[in-house]
Amino acid sequence: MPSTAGLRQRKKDRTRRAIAEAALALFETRGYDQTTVDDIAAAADVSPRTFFRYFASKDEAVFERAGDVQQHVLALLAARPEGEPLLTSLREIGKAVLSTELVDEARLRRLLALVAAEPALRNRYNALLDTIEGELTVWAAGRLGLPLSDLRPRLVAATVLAARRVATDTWLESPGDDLASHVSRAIDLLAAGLTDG
Amino acid sequence: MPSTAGLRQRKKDRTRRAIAEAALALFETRGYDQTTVDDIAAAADVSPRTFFRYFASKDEAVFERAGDVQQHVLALLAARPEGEPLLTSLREIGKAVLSTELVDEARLRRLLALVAAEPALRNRYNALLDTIEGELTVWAAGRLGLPLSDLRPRLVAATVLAARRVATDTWLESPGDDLASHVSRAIDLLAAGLTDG
DNA sequence: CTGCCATAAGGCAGTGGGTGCCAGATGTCA
DNA sequence: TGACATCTGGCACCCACTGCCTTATGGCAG
Repeated sequence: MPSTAGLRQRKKDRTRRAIAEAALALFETRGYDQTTVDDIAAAADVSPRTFFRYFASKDEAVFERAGDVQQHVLALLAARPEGEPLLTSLREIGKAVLSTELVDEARLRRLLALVAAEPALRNRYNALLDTIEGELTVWAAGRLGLPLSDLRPRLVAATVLAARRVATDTWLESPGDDLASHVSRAIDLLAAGLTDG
Repeated sequence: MPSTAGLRQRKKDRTRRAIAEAALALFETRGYDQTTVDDIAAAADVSPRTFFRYFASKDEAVFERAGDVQQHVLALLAARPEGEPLLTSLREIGKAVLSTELVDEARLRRLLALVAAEPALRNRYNALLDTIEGELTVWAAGRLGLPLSDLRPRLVAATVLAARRVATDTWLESPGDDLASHVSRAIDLLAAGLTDG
């Protein structure tokens, strides 16, 4: 009666989520290093071998949804009007992603707090940003009509992501705020050229 | 007759360099994953256990000098005149570091090419940039008279490092160029606010 | 130059992440 | 219901990394 997909697929989805959930919970309570893959597997009621069929490494389990979010961002970017200034597109999307079912702020806070606390996860997060930066660069080069080898599209991608990271970091430290405003401010400052005085 | 330090210390320095050199050479010829710590230790003529007495992990051996360079950059930063715009200080220092005996461009090229090619090293490199970013933030906050929690010093640190990374990346791909000009251009674009049109 | 101490180096056994391979269980579809 | 694809578990294995203990070696009195 349910079945958007076969039983097999639904079971896989459930297993995947169970593993990710178990990993997140254990990392939060016990710490990353104090949690073994065997622990996670046991908590998710699968064999350790199966853990690695779903995630290539221990840290990857934390970023289970990252792929989906990334897809979503790229789709939104492609949909922005052609003539729009790049930083405007990027700022608007930076805010728009947050109002998706994919990302709720409470969970995001938990996740980013964990990432901030655990160097190993920070590494993985950086790697993720690296791949996103590559895709942003392609998009920016297209919009600017410049080759991928040009400094400008790369700079836009790199600095906007850096600004976004900074925004999430300061947001993490100010419990009451909403993330969107931090993102906006960061990108506005960037657009103004970071002039001090 | 030589002896800026005792025999013991000199021997340690030599061992450290030998390990780093062996690691770099092996990673370049054979690839990072195809090189075991045992291989490196054998090439440097020390026991595998000793490798870990000098470097906490396999990837760290590649960034042997990083600590010195980092120290040097911070010293240069502290020496910049008080009133100078931050981006000017950072651009000038970005260029100045390159004319040190610590960094010659040929070797830097080898190293960065390796880092670009090996994800594991890329991770470590990112981690390094993270710590530098923290220190830059402290410096920027001091200069701006703002608290560490403020967006601006963080943004300056994060985006300047991002710009520098982009500059080194494009420099890597254009064999003839010198790095300083790439760095200058990147930071100038950043200061101009990345306006497209 | 000699013995004593601090420390560096080697050896060894163990933990934990990650992989290849094979055998058995479980959806899927004719 | 039976043949097939695929998911899962178990096992053996590699390698990065660590703790602990022993052995070598430089530094330094006397």
